[in-house]
Amino acid sequence: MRLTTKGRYAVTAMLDLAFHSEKAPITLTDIATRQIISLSYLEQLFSRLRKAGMVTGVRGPGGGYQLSRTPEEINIAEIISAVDEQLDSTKCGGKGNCHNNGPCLTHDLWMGLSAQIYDYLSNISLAEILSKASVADIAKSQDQVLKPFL
Amino acid sequence: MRLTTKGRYAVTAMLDLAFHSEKAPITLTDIATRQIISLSYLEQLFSRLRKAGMVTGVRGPGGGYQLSRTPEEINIAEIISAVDEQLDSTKCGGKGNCHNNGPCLTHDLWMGLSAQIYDYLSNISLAEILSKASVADIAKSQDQVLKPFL
DNA sequence: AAATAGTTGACTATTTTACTGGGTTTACCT
DNA sequence: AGGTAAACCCAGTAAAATAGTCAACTATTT
Repeated sequence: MRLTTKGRYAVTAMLDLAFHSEKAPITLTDIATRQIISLSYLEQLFSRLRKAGMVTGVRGPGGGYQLSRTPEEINIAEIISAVDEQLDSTKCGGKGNCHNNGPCLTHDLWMGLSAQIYDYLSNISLAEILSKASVADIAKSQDQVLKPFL
Repeated sequence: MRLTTKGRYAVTAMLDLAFHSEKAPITLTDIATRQIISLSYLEQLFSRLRKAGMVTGVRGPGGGYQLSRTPEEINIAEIISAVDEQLDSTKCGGKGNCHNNGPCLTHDLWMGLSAQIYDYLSNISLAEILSKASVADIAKSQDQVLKPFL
């Protein structure tokens, strides 16, 4: 489990999607405009999210993306690990022989630590974050940005 | 708060130090050999750890590094943030005006999330990790590697 | 048929990571 | 005093990850 800006972009985009796509699909262009993320970068991220089965793409006019599951059933950890390809962060790839045929300190340590963070984040759903009033307010205010173009 | 391999290197090195430097200072060369991290990279990391007041350098023969505080008083979060220079991960630098003069979704969201992870990691001390038998065992077995050279 | 929007892949620039190699300074030891 | 072991400091660099661009293509709706 790594925490980088890439994962943050993905979580932000998924939140935006969760907030807006209840009825109709939402285009990446809309998300790109609202969250100020490059469209093509979003495409990359959503390609991974789609393969991970978290979003569904709808082609053609009126198309866009929708969540494949309810916001309650999507947690932060899986979003992050969907976009962060994890090169096995241990030299041995988890075999435990990376250090002169013995396990390295990293194993019991970082692996466990990262597992706990994963555990922590996997217990936070998109719905939970959206339910915070302040987040909903921000999302609502961001809608104003697109209004002039509609 | 970011979680990258850089932070993992730092935590691993600090654990090694905590385990070995109770009496005499430990050289970076020793840590580099045991943990298989490049010496010069360790120097970079320890330069930051020293500036953060977590380790003390002792020059000259017989010198090396020691923890400035007890392992109980050093937590994982501060190690990671000492080496991970945090470019403010929000475009506005925390001013909350990054998104058309309104706060971006990232603010309440990722900032809070990352604060919670920090909180979590700041409650785990070096001593706590070392107290786990498995970690101590690994550290002990790694000592064998250096023996032939002594 | 035309327009919309996802899909794919190759390609580029920037930044961060990880490492190399050179030096200087400090302290200990013979 | 001179040698040596170590921290300390810096400039550079190779590899990787991040972030973004571009262009061609496919599917769908109107």
